[in-house]
Formats: sequence, structure tokens, C-alpha cells
Amino acid sequence: MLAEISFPIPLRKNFYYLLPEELELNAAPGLRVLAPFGKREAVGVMIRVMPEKDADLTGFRELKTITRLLDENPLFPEDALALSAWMSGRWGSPQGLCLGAFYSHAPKDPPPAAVPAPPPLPAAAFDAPEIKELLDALTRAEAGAYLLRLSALERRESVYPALFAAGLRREGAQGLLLVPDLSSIPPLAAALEAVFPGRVGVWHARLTPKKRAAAWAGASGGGFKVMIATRTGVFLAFKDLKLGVMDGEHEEIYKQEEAEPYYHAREVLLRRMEALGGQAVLASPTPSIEAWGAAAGKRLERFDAALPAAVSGSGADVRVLDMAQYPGDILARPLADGLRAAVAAGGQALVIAGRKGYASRLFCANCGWMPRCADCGPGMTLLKTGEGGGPVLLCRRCGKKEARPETCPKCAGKVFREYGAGSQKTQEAVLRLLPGAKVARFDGDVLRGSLKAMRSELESFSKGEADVLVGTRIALRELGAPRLSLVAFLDADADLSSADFRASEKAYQSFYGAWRLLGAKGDLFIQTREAGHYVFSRLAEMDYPSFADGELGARKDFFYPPFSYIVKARFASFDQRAVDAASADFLKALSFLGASGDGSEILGPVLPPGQEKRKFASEYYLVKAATEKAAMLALEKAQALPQRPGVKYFVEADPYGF
DNA sequence: AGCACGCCGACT
DNA sequence: GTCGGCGTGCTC
Repeated sequence: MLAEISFPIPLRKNFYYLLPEELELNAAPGLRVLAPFGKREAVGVMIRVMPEKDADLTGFRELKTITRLLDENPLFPEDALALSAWMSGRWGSPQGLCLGAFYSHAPKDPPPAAVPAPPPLPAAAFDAPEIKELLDALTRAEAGAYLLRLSALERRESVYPALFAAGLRREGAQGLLLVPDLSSIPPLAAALEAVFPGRVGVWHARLTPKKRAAAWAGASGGGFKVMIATRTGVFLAFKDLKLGVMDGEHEEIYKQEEAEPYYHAREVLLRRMEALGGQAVLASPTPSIEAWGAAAGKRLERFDAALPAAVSGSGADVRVLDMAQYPGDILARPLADGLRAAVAAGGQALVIAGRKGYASRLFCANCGWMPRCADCGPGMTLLKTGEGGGPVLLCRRCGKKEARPETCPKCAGKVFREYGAGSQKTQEAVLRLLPGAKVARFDGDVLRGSLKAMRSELESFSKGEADVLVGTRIALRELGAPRLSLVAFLDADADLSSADFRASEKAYQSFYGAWRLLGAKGDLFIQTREAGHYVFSRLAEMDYPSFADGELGARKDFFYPPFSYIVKARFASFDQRAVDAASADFLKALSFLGASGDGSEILGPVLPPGQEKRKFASEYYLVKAATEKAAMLALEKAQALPQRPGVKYFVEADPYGF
């Protein structure tokens, strides 16, 4: 007999091996095997066992023989092979790498047959009346997929333990709680410990090898009742996974696109829980429009956490400041007044700068002209310190530097103003405004400088020692603040001006997140030069469901997800003709889409601004496929395009970074 | 991804 | 004269 083996390597093919007779009886799909591979031995996963005559062995020099089986039984009770095959087709990474995501953390030696489970302690009941209907559904049904819209003041620490207490009543049933970032783990783990003492596991990428092995054993052996994990936890093997909960479902971090295998943890979780016949809950105060649409289309059942009547209707005041009225100001007058008042009253303020450092944009005070990179297009940022000590303009995309212009090339004006400010410059501006205040800073620079410096800045704010924290957006996520009474976004436009169809959603979500952080009262300031944008007009109500309904309608009108599936294909070369030829290949290979009559379409070519002047040609297309199946076929065809010399190909399903 | 082979630069 | 850079090619 032969065995077809998949290895965790970036190759889209599997390998055939001879299966020794003595292994035949124990061989089965889903088992890990050790096999000679090139000049080494490698661990692969058995895809199937078949008679020799079924394999196409033309052109083979020799067949090697499986060394040994690493597992007695498959590590996954569900069909991990089918899941990884779907994952491979959906996001385009080779199946071997997708399987690797499931199998790679397993210890190489077969896990002991009987894992010593801690004596089961009685699970404490945990009540959360505001989500009673969802708790009832979790208790009643075996299978199901739900969307939980958390209200503005809901605490995750009270809601999630109740979910698991309701969903995991059966002895042996296990739960998985996915969280977007490490800082969420300790408080949630503590809250879950109250319900399942001694039976809560933690999983994230930075575990030491020993802890990693223990966590794996606890999940796969059934010892842990609940595993709380970051993104990769969606691939952990469980003995009896019954309930998967995703916290902060709208967070982009759940989409892995920086390294293969590519996937979206939300989609993998839903698919996996469906395959297991279990339950999934997507939870967020601001659900993604994809999840919102799935609920509207009944793929998810939606529950809204009810606000206690006493607090509904209250919340921080929202002030959108049109920066056209405050030219050149870092802190517009109303914000400056608000900051003074907040600190004077003993409150804390969080100020979110657009970028780190000193960076800002330069514009002509007379005509509004802004310098752009002559080579590649984007607006240039102003740095205080060039090599000669004077100010220089920097292109963030290609790194081009040039001197700050003396006169405006458009109107010959000599007066320039700066717009926007980095965190460092902002910190100085805040110090000038509030001479006696303690101002901490938290951004990428501090982060990279040292972990200790970062912690101390953040902690001084979280403990209430600092009055103001100036940071970039990451500060929002890491934050605890006892007396927070003001949050300000100094430059809200950066996100909105992009080509990303999710730009409005993302912007609204981050404003809403900040508003939520403020709690029952306080001030949220948003500085913008696009005050007319509809995101701002909708902010006053702070009514996420109504915003999401509107956004979903727009997605439908423009045929974007969740109404279509996107595949992005980009071609780049120094030779424009080669790019044209690659584009022609692409359009020809994808011509089946137009013929299908299901509404699928191809958008493009999209050229980066200023393309004509550049020596490097680049363009992209967006395939909007009507069905997942059509998208997967489009992805496959785009990946199979003939490689033209000198052309770089970037093909991506379900892109988030634009 | 590993791991080897392969052909050009600074060193015990 | 060797060690070592990473380009290219292959893995049933």
C-alpha cells in the first residue's frame, strides 16, 4: 500500500510513500508520520492510504518508505484534513502549511493515552441577566452560531464566564476563548478561574516550551475546561470542544496575512465549531460588518446585551472638531480648554496622535498644496531633524528624502503651516498647555526602546500618577485608567482617506471603543479635516447598530463583503509592458467570472496615485466574487498564472491591509 | 521550509 | 591556500 503525505512546506503538492506491511493496520488519515524527505527526516500528516495502482507514479525514480507513525489515534476528533483543505482553498496557502497550523504545536512523541486530568471541581454558577436569552440558547441547543453585541458598558469579565458556565454543563465538554491581544488574558483568565477553578489554560505565541507542552496536553487531554488563547489557539486540538467564543470579533488581528498560512480566525472558528457540531459565539461591542451581515442573513443568531436601564442613555459627550477652523493648531481651542478643565478637575486624559515622533504634514497656507513623493505618490511627512539638522520631507513608502521647499510650487506662496503632529511633538504641546501636569507617552518608539520603559509609562498612567497619556492607537488597547475623563483623536483622517472599503467601519469602531472606555461620562474629542464625512455625522448618536445597518446597506449597494468575496491580485515590475501582459493573462484566466452570470465582477486596474511618473509600475485588481466557491476558483486561477520574468505577483484572498 | 551544491571575497 | 556569503534547485 501507498500513503499520501502532506508536509508543512510551501509547496502545493503531496508526496507518496510506501507503507510497510506492519504499519498498514494502524495507518489512517490524520496521523502524523516520520518519513525520509530529501536528505533529512520530516514530520508530515497522512492524507490517505491507497493501493499502489491508484497513484500516478509516472516519472518517479524511487518510492521511499515511511519510517514510523507518530500517533496511534488522530489528534483531532474533527476532520482536520477537510478543514485544512478548505482553508487552503479559501486563502490560498498550500494545504501542508494549513495542516501545519493544526499539527505543528503537538509534541513529537505521541501524547500519553490517559492524560492525568485534575479532579473535576464543581463549576460555579455564574449569572449574567443581561444576556439571559443567549445563555438559554447555549443551554438548550447542542449546535449553533451566535453573535453577541455587547452593550457600551458591558464587562467581558462578567459575560464570558456565564457563557461557558451555560455552554459547558456536560462533564468533559471544553471551551475555547479567543482574544485579540495578550493584555486581555490575565483579567479574563482570573474571571474564568472563579467558575472553573484550576481548569483554565492559557495559550499564546510567547509561551515557554514547557508551558506550551503543558497547555497542549491540557487541551488535547481534556484536563482544561476552558482555554483562553490568542489567534493561533483556533488550531489547538481538544478532546471535546463544545463552545468557541471569540472576544472582540471585529479586530483585524484575527486575520493572519503577514505569514503563511493565511487565514481568518473568525471563519476558521465558525467552520470548526460547525464541523464539531458545537457552538460558536462572536462577541463584540462593535461587530464587524461581515458578522452583522451574517446575523441579518440568519447565518448567525444575534443577541444584544441589554443595558441596565439606569445607565442607558448616558455616556461621554462627543465633539467633532473641524480643523479647517483651527489651521496649524495641534490642539484645537475647544480641546485645549477641555484638557485644562479635565486635568483641573482631577481627571485623566488620553491623547491619540496620528503618528509617532515629530512627524507632521506640511501644507501651503495660501492654496493648501501638500508635498507628495515624486517617485511613488503618497504625501510626505515632515521630520524635524534631517542630517544637517534642518527639517526634511520623508516619503514613508519609499524612504525618499528631500529638503523642505522654500516656496509653494503651485502658488509661489512662502508661508507654510504644519498639519497633524506625532506623539513626541504632541507631548511637548500638551506640556506647554499644562505646565504643571505629568504627561506620559506610549508609542512605537517607547515600545521598541525597552519593554521596561513602555511598562513604566503606561503603568504610571494606569495607576493614576500621570494626568495625560500621549500615544498612538496602540495605547487604546493596552490601557487602564482609573480617572479617565477625556479621550482625543488628534488626526482622525488618516484612516478615512484610504482606498479600504472598511475604512469607515474601522474609524467608527475605534471612536466607539474610546467612547466606551470613557464609561458613563466624559468627553471624546475628534479632530478632522473631513468633518463632512458621514462617519462623523453618525457619531453623535453613538448608536452602533444603526451605524452598522447603514454600513451593511452600503456594502450591499457596492457589492462588498459580506455580499461578495474579495480576491486581490497585484502585479508589479520595472517594465510597464510586462505588467500589461500579466494583467492580460489575469483577465483571460478569470474570464469565467463574467460568464457565470451571478454578478461577480472584476474591479480595476487600480493604479497608485502618481503612477505615470514612476519607474516602477504596479497595479491591482479586485475580484468581487458572488460566492465563496467562485472566489476560491478565482484565487486558484490567479495563483496558477504563468510567471512572467521581472514581474512580481501578489495574490491575496479577503485582504485587510490596503 | 530545510538542506545541499556552487561559485566568488577576506582571513587563520 | 581555506571559511563563508547567499543564489538556485530539489524534496515522493
